[in-house]
Amino acid sequence: MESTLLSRKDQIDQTATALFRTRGFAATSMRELASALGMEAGSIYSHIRSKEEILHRICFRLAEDFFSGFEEAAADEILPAATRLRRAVESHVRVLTADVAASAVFLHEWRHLSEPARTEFLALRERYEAGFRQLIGEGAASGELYAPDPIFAALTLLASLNWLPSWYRPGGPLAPIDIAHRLANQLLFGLEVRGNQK
Amino acid sequence: MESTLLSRKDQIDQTATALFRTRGFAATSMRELASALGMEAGSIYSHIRSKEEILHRICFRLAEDFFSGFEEAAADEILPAATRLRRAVESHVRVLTADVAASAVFLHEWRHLSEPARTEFLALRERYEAGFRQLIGEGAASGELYAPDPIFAALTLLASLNWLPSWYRPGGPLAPIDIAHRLANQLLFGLEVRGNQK
DNA sequence: CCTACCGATCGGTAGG
DNA sequence: CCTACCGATCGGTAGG
Repeated sequence: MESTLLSRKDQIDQTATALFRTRGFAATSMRELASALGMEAGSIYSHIRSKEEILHRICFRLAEDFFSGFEEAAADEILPAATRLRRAVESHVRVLTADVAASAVFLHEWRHLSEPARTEFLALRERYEAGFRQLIGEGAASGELYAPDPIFAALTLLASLNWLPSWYRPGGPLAPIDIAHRLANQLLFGLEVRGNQK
Repeated sequence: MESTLLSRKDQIDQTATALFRTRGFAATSMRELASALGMEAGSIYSHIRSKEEILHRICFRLAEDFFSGFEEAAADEILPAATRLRRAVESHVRVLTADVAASAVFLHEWRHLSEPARTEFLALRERYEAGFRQLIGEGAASGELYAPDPIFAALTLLASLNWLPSWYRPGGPLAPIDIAHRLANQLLFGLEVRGNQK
């Protein structure tokens, strides 16, 4: 019945992720989590230190996934900026779709982190967004992309991508890579220079 | 000192909106809310029936604002679909910027509504999104817009718009109407048919 | 609008 | 991993 592939701690993280996503961190009680795991509330604490520790692990694991994906996609500076941007978009979608529940928690529940974790998290996110701004700015400077306001463009681009966990369902008609391509196309057709564009 | 323009009930709603936005509905206690209003927790209940009633009012008021704005923008069927879509986008941005705190609550805290309000709310949101899909679909059918997948396009468009409360600050360098135009342009340049587009 | 309070539930711990 | 429990806090009410 139960998957024995996951350690008890990983089971806790995974079950908590699903609950945090659907009910929110604050509204999820340790009793609920325990019940979903088939154990008593007190027993969870032999595997974790606190409720917030679970949230911390989810948020920072995702941050790491986004970062390493971006590095791989955008590091090769020989490639044109537009190509690197497209690869970065695809990486972002890949991370999102690989674990939509964790992604939703990452996107919405981080504010329940207490200091200093919260500030640290926001700094990471800011650095990540700066990577996208940088790529768009480079593309605009080289004339590959049409982006009169790279800050604005980066904001809109990431916004479109980050809405994905609210509608994507694994096993739907579109595979993650298809979604990535469609999103990249839809977003970049609005950025890429074409003949009659000013 | 205090604004006497607002009824006590409206003050409660407004203060609650700000708290629900920054701390989340579940994590905001009635004691916190009372304290922010300069009163005791029990006293709030002479103006409202329950904590959830406040959330309900915020969410459904915004839904109404979005709907009436959309009607006004998109009802005139003589206008081309692309024009109506642009007007609908501008209306959406106007509602968002008119009260970013309430918009953020509308976008993220509705899931704390209990049934049947929750289902009712989701039905309203679905109908609203369908209006955008409809416009995009019409524009695609008439050849005004390039949108091979109107569902996908509508999702991405609203996603980009709905990220606004997370970065918009009233009194910034861009006026709401400027933001509306920029967003509409950035999004529609990716949709509008141009010469060399397939 | 306050004081005083209700039962319920919270995150977390001790001791086994 | 459970039982039994801690102090704190929750949303909400009664009575004035």
